[in-house]
Amino acid sequence: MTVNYLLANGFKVHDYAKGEVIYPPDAAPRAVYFIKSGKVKMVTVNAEGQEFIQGIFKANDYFGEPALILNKPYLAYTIAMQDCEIIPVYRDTFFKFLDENTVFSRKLIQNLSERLFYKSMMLEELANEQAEHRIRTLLNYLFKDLDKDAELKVTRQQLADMAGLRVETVIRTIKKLAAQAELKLVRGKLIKV
Amino acid sequence: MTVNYLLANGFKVHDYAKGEVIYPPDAAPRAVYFIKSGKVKMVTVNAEGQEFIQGIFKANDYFGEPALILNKPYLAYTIAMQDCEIIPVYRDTFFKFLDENTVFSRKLIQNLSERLFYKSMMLEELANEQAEHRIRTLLNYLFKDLDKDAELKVTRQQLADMAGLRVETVIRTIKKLAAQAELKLVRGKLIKV
DNA sequence: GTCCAATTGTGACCTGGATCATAAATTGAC
DNA sequence: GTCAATTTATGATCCAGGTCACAATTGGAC
Repeated sequence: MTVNYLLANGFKVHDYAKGEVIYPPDAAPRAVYFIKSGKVKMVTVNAEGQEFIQGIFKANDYFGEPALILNKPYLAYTIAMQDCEIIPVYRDTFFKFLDENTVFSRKLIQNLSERLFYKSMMLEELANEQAEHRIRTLLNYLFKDLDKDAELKVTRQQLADMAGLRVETVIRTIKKLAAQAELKLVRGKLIKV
Repeated sequence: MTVNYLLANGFKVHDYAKGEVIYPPDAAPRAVYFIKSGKVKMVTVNAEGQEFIQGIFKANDYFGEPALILNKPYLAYTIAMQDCEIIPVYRDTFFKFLDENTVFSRKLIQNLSERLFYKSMMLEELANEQAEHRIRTLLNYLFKDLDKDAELKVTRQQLADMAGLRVETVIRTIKKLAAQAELKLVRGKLIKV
């Protein structure tokens, strides 16, 4: 089950505008969402309005399966970070496909395993590490599949919301890391060394 | 694939003494481990020796699949919390079974989804919430499948290592929660209300 | 070019929980 | 029962990063 497969088989595409909520926490899950274009963030928000970015999903990714599979209400908001085209695949269709398709089933298991890895890594950071270490680990992870001199297109606020820190702390720490030549800053942009 | 199935089919059981390391971080995964008896903790440890408990696994649970599936080195230690009997299922056997058995494959997907839920919940707590809220959420989760007046068999230190706090903070906070009647304390034991 | 919104940047002050030190209670082994 | 090890408990101090208050840059829209 891929975006191309879904398009070829006449699944409907739904447009979401930048900032639109695809689903809120506590809603009952009805579908898995495949992204044809755009980017979404999955965020939990506490009583004070403080956001934490649980994950970011881009074209050809899908999201929302864990809640559907467990039939538990969502924990997080999922919000379009830009205009998005998204294909919902409803419960029965998804489960039928899952049962009939070993390859997809195996891919899903891999995908869930990857997300667990990321979350385990971040839990260790949030539980045990100081701001500088957290940001270094996070930047490392995000720089991973970029080339030298490429720009990491992420704001300080987004990094703060991924690392459980405040934007001022991220700004100060990034300047420090840049001074230690762990990355380059070109007019505020984060450049991989 | 269950412990009973493995026993009935002649899989070897390996004994681990309390405190023994089943695998350390950075080791290459070779198997999935099924627990016949005992309890294990999965912990990451930072440079200062500070532990974080990523998860606890008990009889009939299995652990170690994500690393095996992604073929990435382990992130965490897995350590026997008491004397344990554990059945390792090696790579090829596990994958063969996974491909041939839709029911188990579906169960694994559910299992991974549950772990993701727990980690998402804890990430939100560690990123955004204060000590009291963290401990309340964690206790809630652990009390979930206990009856009223049952004892939660977990030390303050273990709670601290799950919540990213220090044992003194957990002790002080639990007294506070007990004073607010959110739980009972009977000679230091945590009793569900 | 001008304007405006978003983002980055900085200083000063404050606080929750870490740290350190030490004691009391509980549990298990013998 | 005694003894040692583990766990719980408490008080005093400290500090990383949160908070608040502005200022400076940057990037788009027109």
